[in-house]
This record gives sequence, C-alpha cells and structure tokens, in this order.
Amino acid sequence: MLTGQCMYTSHSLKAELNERGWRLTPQREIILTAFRNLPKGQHLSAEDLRELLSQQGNPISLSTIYRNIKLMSHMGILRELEFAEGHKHYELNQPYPNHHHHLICVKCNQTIEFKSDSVLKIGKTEAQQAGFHLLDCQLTIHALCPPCHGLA
Amino acid sequence: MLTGQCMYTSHSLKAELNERGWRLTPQREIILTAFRNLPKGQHLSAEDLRELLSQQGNPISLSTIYRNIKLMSHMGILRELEFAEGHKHYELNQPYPNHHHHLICVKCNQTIEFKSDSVLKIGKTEAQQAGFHLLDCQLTIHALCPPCHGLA
DNA sequence: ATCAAAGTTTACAGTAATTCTCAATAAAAA
DNA sequence: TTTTTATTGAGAATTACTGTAAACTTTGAT
Repeated sequence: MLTGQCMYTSHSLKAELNERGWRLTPQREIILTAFRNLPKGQHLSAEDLRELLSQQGNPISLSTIYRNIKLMSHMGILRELEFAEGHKHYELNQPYPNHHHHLICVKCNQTIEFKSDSVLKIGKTEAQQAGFHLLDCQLTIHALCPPCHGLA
Repeated sequence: MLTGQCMYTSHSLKAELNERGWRLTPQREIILTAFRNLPKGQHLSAEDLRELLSQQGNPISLSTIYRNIKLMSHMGILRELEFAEGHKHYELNQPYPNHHHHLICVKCNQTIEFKSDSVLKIGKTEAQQAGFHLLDCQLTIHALCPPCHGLA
C-alpha cells in the first residue's frame, strides 16, 4: 500500500487551506515546520511552541498559536493529546492521513480531489533518482470545468 | 494547449485574443515578452513583475498586471505556481516537450526541474474524466536533498 | 465554596494580496 | 473615419489574517 507515506509540507498545507478558502500565512508555515522538525515522539503545548519559536527567532503571538493549532487539529494535520494535567499537547498526525491530489477550475475554483498511487510512485522514483528523501508529492491540475469552459 | 510545438509570440497572442473577442494591447505584449525573456527556472509574482517592468521603463499598473496574468493563465499561456509563500508566482506554460515539474528541498529550497510524460498522461486522464478542459498540470515533489537530509 | 494563577478565547484595529469601480482611452470593426 | 466596446490606471473595496489586550474558564489550593 503506497498511500499514507507522505508527510505534511507547506505545499500540502497550502493546498488544503485554499481548498477551504483559507490562506497559508508565514505563521502557519512556521508552526507546521516546527512540528515537522520535532523529534519523533515529542509533543508541545501552546506555551512550549511559543517559546520554541521565540528561541528560533520566529516569535508568534500566543493567540495566533492557539488559533492555528486548533485549526490544524480540525484539519487533521495535528493531533490533540489530552494529558491529565489539564493542558493539551500537540504533535503531527503522522502519516499524512488522507493523501490526495487536486483538479481545480481556475475560473470558479471548483475543486475535485483524487487519489493516485501512480503519482506517488512517480514522485518516489524522481526523488530517489536525485538522491532526495521524499516528504510529499502532489499533482495539481489546473483546468476549466464544463460550465466555465462553455462561457467565453 | 499543452501539445503545441511553438512558444507564444505577439502574433499568435493577438490571434488567440481576437478569436475570443479580446484585444492585443501594448501592456499584454509587454507582459508576455517579460515572461519570454525570463531566465530558465525563474518565475515572478505580480509585484515582481510590476517592479521588473517599471525598471525596464514600461510601468504597468498593478491592477492591469493582475487582470492579465489571470487572463493568460486561463488561456493556458502562463502557469500559476503555488510555492508556499502566500502569493502566487507565474512562469510561461511551455508546451509538451518542455513541460516540466518541480522537485524542491524543503530545507534549502534547492529546486530541480524534471519532465514526465506519465504525469502529463495522468493529468489529461483526470481532467477528461471530470469533463474539464486541461490548462496545466504540475507535480510538485517536496523532499530533503542529500546534504539537508544528512544533517539533523 | 472561594480565590488566584494558568490556560484559552475573543474583540478590535491594522495589514497584505487581490479584486472591483469607474471615468478616460484606444483597439478593432464597420 | 467613425463607432463600438474592451481595456487601462488610480484608488477604493474586499477578505482572511495577525498582534495586542482584555475577557473568559479551568484547575488546584485554601
């Protein structure tokens, strides 16, 4: 089974945000990257994350952190861990739970998701050939849907 | 659209525009030329393009730039690249033999272009299946390059 | 129960990328 | 040429977002 081997990247995050009419911001990218670079098995509270990012030279306000870890949890990108202590911890939801590609009408933004093992295979092969370690690959198809194509 | 052999020239641009009841304006010609003269592998945001044209002595208003890069993307002349920066980038959408995809290191941003007939085929099939008119399909692979993977 | 501190959410004013409005202009057709 | 109508530039409008600060809400201790 090939599906489910990919990691979230800024690109896949952007794709999923855009699909819902939301935006990829520097802050969201930084937060995702922080979780991706976290050693396996580690997890962070909101306050932990604020400190970590501050130390890295990327200070992000606590409210933005709260807003976005909540958002990413709802999107399935992060998992909320409930420890008895009363404050939540978060970690990346690995592997990428619902890996898919996008067919988008550039006029009306209608978006169709589709899965493809072939694409993933091609991605693996290309990455390997260049000696890269694959994280994610996404096919984005830009097109015009029937109604939009019909009109001039 | 993706299968032609030639690059767009002002002449073919005019033909395609007129065919749809649109006009060739100096601004559109300038924008197309700017993209044609862009070094291989480069791409521009709307703001980049405005600055470039300004420096060249061809200032074009930002709204006109936005209007026309959108139009040209819909015509299949430009392709919209979604690198995760919060704003879109554009490059010429080159027809089949030069049509390419991107392999990007998420850490150092090293980018490798590669070609793939299989991806193009998958894109065509998916678009057809949904009854969409294909404009562009791009596989974006995110990975770690050897040096970046070696380091923690 | 009551209180303080920690943890989380909300209100609000300002920001950035993009789109829209509209009077003036200029391609293309007649 | 003249007419028709798409297009332009300037600035306003739009929209999701952010940081600051104030307002809740738990939780644990008294």
